[in-house]
Amino acid sequence: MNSKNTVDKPTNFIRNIIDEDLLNGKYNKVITRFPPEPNGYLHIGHAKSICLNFGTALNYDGYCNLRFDDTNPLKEDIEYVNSIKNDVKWLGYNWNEEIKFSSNYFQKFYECALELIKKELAYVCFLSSDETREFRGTLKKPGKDSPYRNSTVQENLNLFKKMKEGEFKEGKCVLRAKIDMKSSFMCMRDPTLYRIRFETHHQTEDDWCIYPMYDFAHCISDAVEGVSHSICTLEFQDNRRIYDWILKNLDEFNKPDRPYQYEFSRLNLEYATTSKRKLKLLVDEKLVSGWDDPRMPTISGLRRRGYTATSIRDFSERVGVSKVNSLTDISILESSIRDDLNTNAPRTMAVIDAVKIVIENYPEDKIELLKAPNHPQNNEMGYREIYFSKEIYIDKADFQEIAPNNKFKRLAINKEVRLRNAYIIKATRIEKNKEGNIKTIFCKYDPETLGRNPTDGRKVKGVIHFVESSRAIQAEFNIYDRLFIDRNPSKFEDISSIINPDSLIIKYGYVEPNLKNAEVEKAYQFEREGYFCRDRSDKSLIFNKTVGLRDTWNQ
RNA sequence: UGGGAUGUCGCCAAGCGGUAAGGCAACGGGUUUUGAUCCCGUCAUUCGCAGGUUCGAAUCCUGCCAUCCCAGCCA
Repeated sequence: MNSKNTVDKPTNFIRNIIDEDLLNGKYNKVITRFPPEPNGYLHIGHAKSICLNFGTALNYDGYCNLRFDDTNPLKEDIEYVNSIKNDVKWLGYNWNEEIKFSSNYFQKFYECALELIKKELAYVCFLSSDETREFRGTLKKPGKDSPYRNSTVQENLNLFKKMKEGEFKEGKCVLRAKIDMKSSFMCMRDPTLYRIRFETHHQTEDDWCIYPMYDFAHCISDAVEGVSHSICTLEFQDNRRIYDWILKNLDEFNKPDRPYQYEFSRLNLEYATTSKRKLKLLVDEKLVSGWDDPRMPTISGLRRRGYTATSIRDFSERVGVSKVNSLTDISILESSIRDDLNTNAPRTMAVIDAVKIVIENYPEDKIELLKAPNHPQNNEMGYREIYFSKEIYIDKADFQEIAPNNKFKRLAINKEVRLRNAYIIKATRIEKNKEGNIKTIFCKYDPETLGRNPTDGRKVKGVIHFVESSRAIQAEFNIYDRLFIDRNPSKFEDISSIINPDSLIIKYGYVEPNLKNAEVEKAYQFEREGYFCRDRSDKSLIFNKTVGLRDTWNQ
């Protein structure tokens, strides 16, 4: 049986490896890194990786570097480095010392390339990219050696220096590792190490016109930073061979305590996409309002939607870490945010789809101030005052002329219901407009039922929420639903064809007056409706629905 | 017979030769001025399939099957 401490500490294959490495004395400190490429916004999948890398390091009393993997100036942008820094910080993690960039090590990479050339393990190749592809062979057929493969060390040294000096045009040549054109790992068939790009880089500007490839830069960056466990996703499993090959062939890094790469499966979320490319497409095609659209599974989108950093960290822990390709239920994410907000969000009342009630036996010009708890289970969250008068709003869904069955716990004609934090009322009659829609519901209230049940033993089961009409504040509500209609959008190339037309529905209703100056992104529970937070847009009062309350009432 | 990985409850996921943790979901029941929360209970005789080794197998061996990844001068 598990003892208590094995229950709160997550166990996964990476921790098992770390435990063993520490026990064997392979490392004396756990150092990880989170290495995003600044070519897009971070999403929930990255959040899992951040929690894994930062969380694990912290847990073992080590540290994690935030390192921008910026080796391709063509795709990268400073806008993204800023948003990424912001998102990581918001998630609650602090990087060790200053932020790292792969570009910090450009000189180092260059020297490593020189070392490989001198060891006859790298050469400058003038094959065009098409020719290179042909020479590479296929999955089942071995490749052929490049005619430039046997140039002398001196020739290669001169040529590579010329590449660096900008004497060759883009695409004219590349530096390649000399490994094995017959390898069953495609990435070992003399992979490209450096290519020429006359491009201004956001960090190094025009200092370089040759840029290292991921496979060359990543392992060296890890080694330079003293990373112990380099954790990445499954698609890099083959690349681990070149990671190991490079470090083995560089004298400075060929040591027992050099970094090793471990791969885990990336997060896939139901009805969402964690493809950077598709996310960017949604933004570029204006299928959503931006990277921070609350329907986006980006960290900034989730934040705007009302998700908290705590809930995202909790979610990461709940889904765990493994090597299995999976598609995670959205309900796991939802239960994480509900757990957090249930204990931390103050309650308030909002009527999202309003209908008016007139309480016939309530005095004409009277306005009462009633005391309402901000949290039913936590008195420390205090009380607020709410208004009550002859005219109030309730939600249309909380009234039906004739109760459909005896399980119906809402208002109907001749049926009593409790107004949350106020009195019991009974509907007497309704007034409809020309179109046949209900205009007003007339009720009678029982003045003896404020803060207590009827003394004659009547049992009133239903409770509905309301807002007093004269003090109510108008508000706009963004009701969100899943962005895609298919559970697994990754199966679709044309993502625009599976967009949920009802992913955003805008409603206009009323909130309690004390919400007039609600703080942006602060969570509230609108009782019986769900969790909401104020949107950052400065026009009027807009609330985003984070998630609904759990609903076990099946009609 | 290219290679690399993975298959444990509807969805995640522990388990590492001693007789299937946990979470989410679902389903019963109780409390409740939120059909919420909370509480209590139910939920894999079985681990992709078939053989084998063993006193004993999800764990070891063999063979199948299924799914994912790799042929960027992307990461």
